[in-house]
Amino acid sequence: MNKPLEALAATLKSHGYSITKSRKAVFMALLDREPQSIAELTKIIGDTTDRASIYRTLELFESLNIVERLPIGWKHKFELSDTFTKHHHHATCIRCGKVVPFEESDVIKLELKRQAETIGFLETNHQLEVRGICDTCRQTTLARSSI
Amino acid sequence: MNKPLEALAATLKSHGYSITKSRKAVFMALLDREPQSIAELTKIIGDTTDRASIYRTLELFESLNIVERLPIGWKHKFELSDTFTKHHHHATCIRCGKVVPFEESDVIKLELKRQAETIGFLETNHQLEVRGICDTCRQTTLARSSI
DNA sequence: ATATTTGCAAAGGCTTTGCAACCCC
DNA sequence: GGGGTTGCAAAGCCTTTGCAAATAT
Repeated sequence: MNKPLEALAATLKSHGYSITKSRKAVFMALLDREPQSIAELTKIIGDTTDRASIYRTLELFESLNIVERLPIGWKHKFELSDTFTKHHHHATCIRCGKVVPFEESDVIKLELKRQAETIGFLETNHQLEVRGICDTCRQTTLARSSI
Repeated sequence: MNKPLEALAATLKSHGYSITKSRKAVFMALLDREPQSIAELTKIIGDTTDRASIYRTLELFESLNIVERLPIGWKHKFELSDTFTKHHHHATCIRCGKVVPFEESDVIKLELKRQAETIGFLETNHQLEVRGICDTCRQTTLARSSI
């Protein structure tokens, strides 16, 4: 019926954890959405799920690699990990703060693995973060400078 | 006399900020050290600099790109940015938590720039984060599995 | 049936803020 | 001298924890 939920259930079960209402709620709140902060999650499911449970669930999900934590300033946002969403990275605009997801090329993937090996690391996972100026803001700048 | 401090002074001055005791203290506490948490910074310079000033200074330094923030769980650590330290990235061991700095290859640099362009971004900056298993832990695992 | 998980409420931390005093330019 | 900075202390958040009640297997 519900593919993603089944995948969640499988992951939880295989590690000996129960499938509960709270865990499904957090999962569904993250599915097919932008990365969410805890405050945002609380807004979405706070009436049925306690804040403490949200924290505990995210901690569990992070340890099971069900979610990724994206640090933004002092805050954190969470999104489903690559198992439930296509592997991707983020580009953040330093002007307007917009976050745009992008996929990496195979070249980068390979190079990173090789790079890790040079310092004795067996790479299991990586994250790229690009900061720059987005399309829209670049155009705004051009417009402004010609006034 | 003191090269790094002069560079700090130049950066601050060029943006119209004063060179103060607190700012120099935070800067010196970060110079040639591992990334530091706020708690650690407070231990180092807390007797002469108020916590609030440390926060305000780090916020300023981040906006001027003098420091980088490294998120670790719910916590953050800070280190001097590439202007004051060689450009580098971090590999974190998922077993023992060790953080090893590494440099990226030119291939990656170029590819990332190109990649950013495909989504309309003018890359100004980037960060790679590798997670994996370090040398030592790999050897430990081998030793264990042969017992 | 029972081990796990949740909700609640309180405690514990960390970060931010306002304002007078202080310091850099 | 005067505007930018700091220290202090309090407020405001966010996160964690213990424990009894509820829930999943």
